[in-house]
Amino acid sequence: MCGRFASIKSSTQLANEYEAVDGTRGRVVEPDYNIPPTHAVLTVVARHPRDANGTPDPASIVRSIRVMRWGLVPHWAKDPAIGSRLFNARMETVADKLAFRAPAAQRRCLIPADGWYEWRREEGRKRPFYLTSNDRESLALAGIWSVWRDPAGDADGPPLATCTIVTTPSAGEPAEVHDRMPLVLPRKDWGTWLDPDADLGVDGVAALLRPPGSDVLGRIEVRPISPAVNHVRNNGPGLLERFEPVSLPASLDISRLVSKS
DNA sequence: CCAGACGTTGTT
DNA sequence: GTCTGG
DNA sequence: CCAGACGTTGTT
DNA sequence: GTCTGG
Repeated sequence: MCGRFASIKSSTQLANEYEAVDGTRGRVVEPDYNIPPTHAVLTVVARHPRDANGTPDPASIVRSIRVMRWGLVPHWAKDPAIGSRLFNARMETVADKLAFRAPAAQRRCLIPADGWYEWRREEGRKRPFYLTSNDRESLALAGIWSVWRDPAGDADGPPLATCTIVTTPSAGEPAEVHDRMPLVLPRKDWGTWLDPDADLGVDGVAALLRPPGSDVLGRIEVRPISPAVNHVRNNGPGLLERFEPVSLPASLDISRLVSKS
């Protein structure tokens, strides 16, 4: 699963890391250690550039960093609020589901993350963990995206670009925390995933989707963190710090003395 | 044909 | 927009 | 994902 | 219990 993550690199840094141009057009996305669905994120896409008339040039492909809102709003949506529920797409079904099929076939993207958060259920409680790469590189999360125009708004206004993160069954270290995880793509797969000409239909998309291999899983570190991350208003590098809840010996455990009525 | 959904997670 | 269910 | 609301009438 | 907002 992936319902909260951290992205702390600038569009300039990401342009370098992903060999892309900075296409954010002046929209600044600040480093964010606690991104929930519906917030702005930096993404990577590869598209045919368009001329003044909007006609794409099939001869060239430009990879660029773009700002999108997390939570996919299909082009036919009447209300963009639907995006708050479409923030993940299952790898197993993304090529078939009505809301995701067209974006999966035509508009795939990467969503760079420095790490993501998971909550593990333990004895009826939830404990947060940060899952991050053990090197300096960001994790390239597989995503799909869409463009929405408000049918009640002006047709010339800027359309809303939105995205969703593809999930896969967990394996390796992440499986200790949760049974689903975002699909992290190794660098060698970025090109084929982003290829705008691979408009493949259901079978073609399915062929692009591989569960994470040991190359990816071996890079991921799992770290218990403070429940401060629970609240979206909390932000900053402190959220990433290792945190072990204090477990007192039973003789000193005051919780059993506190009234639970 | 029209109406209504279109999704994931987790929980029981 | 497109599919499913009635 | 988690936190917090979950409602109307009428008033400033 | 379930939905919305962040």
